[in-house]
Amino acid sequence: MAKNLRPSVQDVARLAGVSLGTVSNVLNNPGVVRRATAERVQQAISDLGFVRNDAARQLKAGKSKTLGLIVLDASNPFFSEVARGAEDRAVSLGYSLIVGNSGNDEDRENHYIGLFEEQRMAGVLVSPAGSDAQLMDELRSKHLRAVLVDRTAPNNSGCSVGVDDMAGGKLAAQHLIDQGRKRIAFVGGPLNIKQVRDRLNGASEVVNETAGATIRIIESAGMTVLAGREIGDRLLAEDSKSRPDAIFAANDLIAIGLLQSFVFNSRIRVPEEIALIGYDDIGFAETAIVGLSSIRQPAKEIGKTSVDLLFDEIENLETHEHRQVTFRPELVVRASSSCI
Amino acid sequence: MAKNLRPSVQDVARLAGVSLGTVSNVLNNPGVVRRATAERVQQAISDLGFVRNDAARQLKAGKSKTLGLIVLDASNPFFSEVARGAEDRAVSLGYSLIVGNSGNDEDRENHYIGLFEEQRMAGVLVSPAGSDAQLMDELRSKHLRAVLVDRTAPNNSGCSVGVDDMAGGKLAAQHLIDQGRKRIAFVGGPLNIKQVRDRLNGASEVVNETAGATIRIIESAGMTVLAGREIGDRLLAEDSKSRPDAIFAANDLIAIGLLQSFVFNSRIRVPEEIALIGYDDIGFAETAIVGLSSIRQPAKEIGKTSVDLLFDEIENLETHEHRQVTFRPELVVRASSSCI
DNA sequence: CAGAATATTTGAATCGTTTCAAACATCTAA
DNA sequence: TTAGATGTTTGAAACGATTCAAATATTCTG
Repeated sequence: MAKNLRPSVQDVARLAGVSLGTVSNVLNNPGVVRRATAERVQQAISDLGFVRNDAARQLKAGKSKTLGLIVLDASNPFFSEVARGAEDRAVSLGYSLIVGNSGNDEDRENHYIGLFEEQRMAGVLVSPAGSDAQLMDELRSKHLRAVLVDRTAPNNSGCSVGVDDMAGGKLAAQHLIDQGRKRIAFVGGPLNIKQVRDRLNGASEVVNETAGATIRIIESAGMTVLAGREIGDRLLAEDSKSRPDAIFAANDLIAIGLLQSFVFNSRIRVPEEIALIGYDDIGFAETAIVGLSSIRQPAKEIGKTSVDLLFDEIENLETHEHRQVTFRPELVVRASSSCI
Repeated sequence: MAKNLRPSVQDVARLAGVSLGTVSNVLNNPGVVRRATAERVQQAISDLGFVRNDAARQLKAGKSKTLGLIVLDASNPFFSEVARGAEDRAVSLGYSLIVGNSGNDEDRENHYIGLFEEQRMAGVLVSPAGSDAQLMDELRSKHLRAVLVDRTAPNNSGCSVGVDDMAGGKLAAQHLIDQGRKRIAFVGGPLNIKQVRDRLNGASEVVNETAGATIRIIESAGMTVLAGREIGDRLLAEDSKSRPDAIFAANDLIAIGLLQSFVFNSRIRVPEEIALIGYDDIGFAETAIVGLSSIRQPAKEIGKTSVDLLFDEIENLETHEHRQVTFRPELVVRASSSCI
């Protein structure tokens, strides 16, 4: 086998009988080269099977046409959806998107940031695992253009796209109360996740304003179906008189886990004994054992908007102004929370 | 703002009072440089906030430490799981993985292959949209090391990791027949997807060997929940005497769509009137309105094994031998297919 | 302490593109 | 026919890390 399988612009130039610069122009400024020459070069390119070496191109350019996205949990359909939205928009703007999964772990988050830095990515979208203020500072100090996703950047330190989680929490709690429930439980965790705290705080506020209603906080190990199932199993053991008559789960995965636990064991009827509402309104909420009520977040829109803001910061550096976009969440009522 | 924000090895060398080569050695051959020197260099690196430029490094190396994965449908949890498995393994082998979504569209598949080629990826994993033989040839002609995922590479043209879809189809059909069902329907599509055809063929074989059993093929527009729901709505209109008494859906998403249609309209009881089984055993199958029976594929294992094979082809080029790994699917019975 | 053996450090050359000022070619108008 | 404008092509000089043979420093042996 030959030593160097990959032809370079050099080889193309030689075969087409033109100079380096001309080949490059055919590739990047097709306008300036004469038709006949261009055709000759194209022919040489396809004869040799030449493919641009992106590393060399980037090295020269100093930066890439790639965006990075770090999500909290790639197995959560909400984030898949955000990623899809972001990718669609990125591609249509001529960028590529690569996705990293932090699993809410700051070390892994940093690992990806390091990777993105080495690759001189044009910019990054981060759904931060830790404190947003600190993260944004860190990113800035690394001269990385960044947009916070599913969070709000503090004091105009950068752009962000989020959803009003307090409002979402209020919607959920108010709905449960409207159904006549009093002993509300909040299930979610760990509580160091900001979104979880905000949703809880929103709910608490509403509950505390309502006479006779109480809220009980049950911290889960994570935001997964499994974590939800564990909490559910624990609740099964409690006395039906004192246990919650309504649960607000911090996301749909947890809610589905609770549902599994309650229904598979046929011990607790939903919504009769316990009303249940989740958060995110992922596609599978609708198709769960009992149709799951939820607080909808416009996932795809969040992804798209994030890319738009990042794009503006990258391409219009001069005129760019940081913006905080906040979407309003929306209540979606299904069987799990409303006895008809 | 300064012109060039990013320090280079040059800058580090200057500050530390050593030569280029020494800095490079600190980075790549820490063993050979004297302790004191190394510390001085490290100091300079952190003082300047130096971060390696991966483009330059790759250019010199001629190839990257990144693997590419192209999946048929990123919104299908089965593929998310494959991707997770692949990423985990890749990272533990010192590689990064980037994922592209072809949406079963050959153009998009080619787009990603082009991208991966430009990036001189170490290798690619592809779950092919079209013909595997052709694709493998094409990849080979581009000197890309590749492993086919969820397919079988023909005549030893390369490595592949798949699942025996014929066997899966047989399992599903046999199970439905064992439940006493006779009018089996297969829902899936488009039929140009190889996996779909194989599952259908496996099922057909079993049905045709069974006296009195028939199979009806209903081609769906895609492999999504929505496509399933459309077919379901069509079936609702049919006469209950002649319509199928069992359905084998080509994947769980379609099955969930069917379930939605049947149950939301409260028109068809599952499994009493129609027994239903899906394919993939995604996590949400268990939590569907009616627990969904399915044919389980070891998604994470598929991802991991694919990376292992690719890794061997990359690192042990001399001794590498192409292998076709085929996993056996497994029947998982839940409520949707078995009246107790 | 000389001389060999070993440990460190050096820096020019290289990877494949893109850029851009300069050179060359062709066309236009007088 | 020619000066000037316009259209094409050229090729050397980056970009930033890695490599490696050669140079230099240090340690060891007798």
